[in-house]
Amino acid sequence: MPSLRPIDTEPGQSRYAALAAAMRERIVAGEWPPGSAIPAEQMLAAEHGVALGTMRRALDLLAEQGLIERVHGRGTFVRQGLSGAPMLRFFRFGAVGNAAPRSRILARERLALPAEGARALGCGPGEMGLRLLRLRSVGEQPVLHEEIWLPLPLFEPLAEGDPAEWGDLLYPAFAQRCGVFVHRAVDSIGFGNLGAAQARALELPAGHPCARVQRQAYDLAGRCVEWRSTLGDANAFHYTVSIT
Amino acid sequence: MPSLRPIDTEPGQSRYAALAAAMRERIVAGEWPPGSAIPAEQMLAAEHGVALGTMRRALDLLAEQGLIERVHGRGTFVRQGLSGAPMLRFFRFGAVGNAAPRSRILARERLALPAEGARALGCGPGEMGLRLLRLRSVGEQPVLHEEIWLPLPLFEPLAEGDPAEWGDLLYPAFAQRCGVFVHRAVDSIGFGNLGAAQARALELPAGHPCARVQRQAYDLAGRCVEWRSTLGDANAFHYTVSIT
DNA sequence: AAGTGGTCTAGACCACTCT
DNA sequence: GAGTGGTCTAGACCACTTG
Repeated sequence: MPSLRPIDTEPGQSRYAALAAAMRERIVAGEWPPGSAIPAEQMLAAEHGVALGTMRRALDLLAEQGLIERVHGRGTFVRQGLSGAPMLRFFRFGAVGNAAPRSRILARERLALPAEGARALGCGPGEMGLRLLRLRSVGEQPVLHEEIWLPLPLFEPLAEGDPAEWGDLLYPAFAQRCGVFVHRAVDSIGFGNLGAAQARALELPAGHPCARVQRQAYDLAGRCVEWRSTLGDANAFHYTVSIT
Repeated sequence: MPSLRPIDTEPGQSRYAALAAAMRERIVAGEWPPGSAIPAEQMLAAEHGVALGTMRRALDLLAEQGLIERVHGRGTFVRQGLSGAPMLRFFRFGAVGNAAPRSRILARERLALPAEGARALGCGPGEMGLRLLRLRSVGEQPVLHEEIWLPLPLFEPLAEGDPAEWGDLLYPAFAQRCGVFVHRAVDSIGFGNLGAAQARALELPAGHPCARVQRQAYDLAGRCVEWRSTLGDANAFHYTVSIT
């Protein structure tokens, strides 16, 4: 039987906003793990001593923010992290259309984070990270080259064992092996030219124009947990935005 | 005194969704022109014979879709079109930071729409369009080269008169001179190389790598009213997307 | 002070899912 | 059938803007 949790509103804040903030804290604190159901609206409304409509409004807010997912007739669930966060959505690789994308880890080492990476990950300068080089292919054709930095004690489980067992998608591996759920990602797009090593990996001439997607990925609590730089043939780049 | 407009719901459709659709039609039909206020919620609820909360829900939908804008204490307004639809958000042009962007029309002519343009604008092949070449500058530096196609009887007012009087922003000119309000735009980003003419205009070497933004702009009713192709130095391109 | 949108309540009923 | 979220109502009160 849940204890009562009367809600207190800061001046100028609506009750449903305060409720949403409170629920967010409980979720981030792990009271209901990702994928599990939270109590029914009726239950929560009674627990906080508010009307049903007000609690619904609060949950609507969290749903908009992507923190929870409502399913009519079944319940309300804490969202699992992003599964693919599909980097390939930025590119169009021809003919090979139906071939399944594959990924391979080229290198893995523990290293001190470079200054920019430490800043991105919110770590102190000189802290340790795990650096991965990863090659993604469509059919037999290598198409994307990635350099990935992960903060280190957190991702220690990925520093050992055979990367070939991780599967083709990285984020599910983060979740299963390190308990890290990627919940939001910010991608920053630019154009540049391939360095010698990347060009070799992608079977393109050195200096070939490339698109560079720099990603910072965040977990439920808003911590940055991944800093990644992805390179692919600029001529295959394609992206569509709608503005209103 | 407004007549009653009882709302009828299609099976499987909620009442507020039907209301939103009805209101959308009235707005698109021009019953309340862009920028003007629509009647108060109480009024509309009574007119359609529904509870206040239901009407509010319908208006919330339209607000989400960007069709209307609600202002606490003042009223609810039909949105003006996009003002800038800022193409420059895709680029970062250095040092000249504070200089105001300027634009200049290099060429203007009536021509039959090319096949792709006709398709984009939803016109029959061979119909007439207005073709503009436009150069945008920051400070004294030309930075973007644009080719713009507009469907023709609609934009006839722009086919005459001095383009220098249009001002630096195109969409306000569309609104004032042609009564066309751009409400949504879809930008498609790709990568390529500058042709000789464009390179000359941008003061870059021919074949220089460039980012190409292809835009289709739509009015309130969802008609495509503009087809545009913008080119700029690939090295200045920069864009950030957040996914959840 | 009057008019607007924003919040909150309390309760009824509907639609969906699972067992 | 029991439990969940989704819709709708009717009404009270609050917060903001304008004359």
